[in-house]
Amino acid sequence: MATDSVSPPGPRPTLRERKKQRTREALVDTALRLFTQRDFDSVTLDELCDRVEVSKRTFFRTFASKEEVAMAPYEDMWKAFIDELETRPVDAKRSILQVLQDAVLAAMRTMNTGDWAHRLLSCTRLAGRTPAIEAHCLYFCGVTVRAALDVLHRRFGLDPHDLRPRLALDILAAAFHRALETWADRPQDPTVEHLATDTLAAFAAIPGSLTLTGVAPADQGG
Amino acid sequence: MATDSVSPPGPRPTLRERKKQRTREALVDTALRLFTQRDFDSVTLDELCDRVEVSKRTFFRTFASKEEVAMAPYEDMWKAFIDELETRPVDAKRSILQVLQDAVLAAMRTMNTGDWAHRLLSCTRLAGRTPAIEAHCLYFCGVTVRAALDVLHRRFGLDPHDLRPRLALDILAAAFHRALETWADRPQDPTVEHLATDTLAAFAAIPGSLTLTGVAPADQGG
DNA sequence: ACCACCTTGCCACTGAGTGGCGATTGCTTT
DNA sequence: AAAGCAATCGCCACTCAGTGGCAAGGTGGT
Repeated sequence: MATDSVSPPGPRPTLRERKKQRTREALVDTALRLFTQRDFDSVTLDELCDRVEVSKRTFFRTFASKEEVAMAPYEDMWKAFIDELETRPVDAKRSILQVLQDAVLAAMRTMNTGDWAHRLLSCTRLAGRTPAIEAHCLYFCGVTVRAALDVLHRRFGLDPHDLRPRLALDILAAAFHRALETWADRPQDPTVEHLATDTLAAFAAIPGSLTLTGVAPADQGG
Repeated sequence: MATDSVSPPGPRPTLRERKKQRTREALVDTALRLFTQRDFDSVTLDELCDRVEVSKRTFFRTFASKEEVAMAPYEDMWKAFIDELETRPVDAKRSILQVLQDAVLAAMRTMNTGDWAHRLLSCTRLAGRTPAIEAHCLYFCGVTVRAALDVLHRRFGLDPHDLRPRLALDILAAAFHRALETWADRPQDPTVEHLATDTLAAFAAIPGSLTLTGVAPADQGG
């Protein structure tokens, strides 16, 4: 599933698939570079395809939309997250939310090939200033959450009508997005370990967010 | 702000604006009807504009996209929510999350003109089966959350670097979306009071979602 | 070496969204 | 009440994302 991570294991993919893979990576790399240098909207798909020397028809066989190529590193991580949730041993002692936290942390650490962190940084900043990309990103996250909910039901025997597992997933997504925001604001070179740190910090802030009260300054009360 | 709600107060809008308003409502009504009868994608804007007898140019002066006209009832409620958050008296005894809950409940009750509940039901179900609409909906919700965060900072004197208020807003959005889902599945005629009930139920499930544990059925552990 | 098939490239097409400009409509001032 | 003003509307032409069809080329198996 995680198209960029699992290269070492497996009986070596066929040549045809490796070619496809190289095209995909070239498209993502070039797209992120062009979209970052100029604007997302001002770069046409024709131009991107010219650079990579690929027809527009081929582009749409690899990605479903212009937005998707920009969010590929982000999507790859969510796919790895589903894999983790599916395969990770169950520990009945940990709460669902803790299990989810373990799975995201594990997922981001499987992405440690090449400069995934740099690409994720590019697409995070891109999403922050491009409505179309942000919308696509949130939609994809929603789809992933529904897939994860299925896994939770299957592996942890939960009531399908219970709102709590779904809320836990929504809270996970929210915390991770806050972590991405914090991480993308760091001035240093992006690393997976910093992202892990920021993710833990965001999770740690969750309980307090339910009980937090305001301080009601000199502002009039109505 | 809430384009559909505040009709009674105000010194009667100018005729020109009322005409504009009627065009807007005709577009929303017809769009929801057509999108529900057939598919969102199979209804072209040209067709919609023909029905309402409005040029496509005018459509785009009223709505920013094809998706927006379908989500107008939903967006109107969020705009009313911002208004409530802005004007509601502050009660230092209640937590931020409780304040937010009060504001959504109040917002949906201001929408009690005409059959807003029916329109909201249509667009909720539409969003559930149309990726483009769901994406737009989530993006709009994100923009609203950022606007609400500004209000919280201004009125409740919170630290701009504190993650907790933002997380509280994300959790609010998640709970409300769960409530919408539950509400849209009800077989009866949609009412605002049922939506309020489902919203309270979703909020009540939040604390439990942080501590919930699985039951680890006969499923193997790895 | 040959065949079957997957993949690619090209072409033409639909439909969303934008900008310009002249015409119309509602508001205002004298 | 008439004229002047500004906002709005409708029409036209255009760009660009995304899709389907079909022929040509490369790939894997025999």
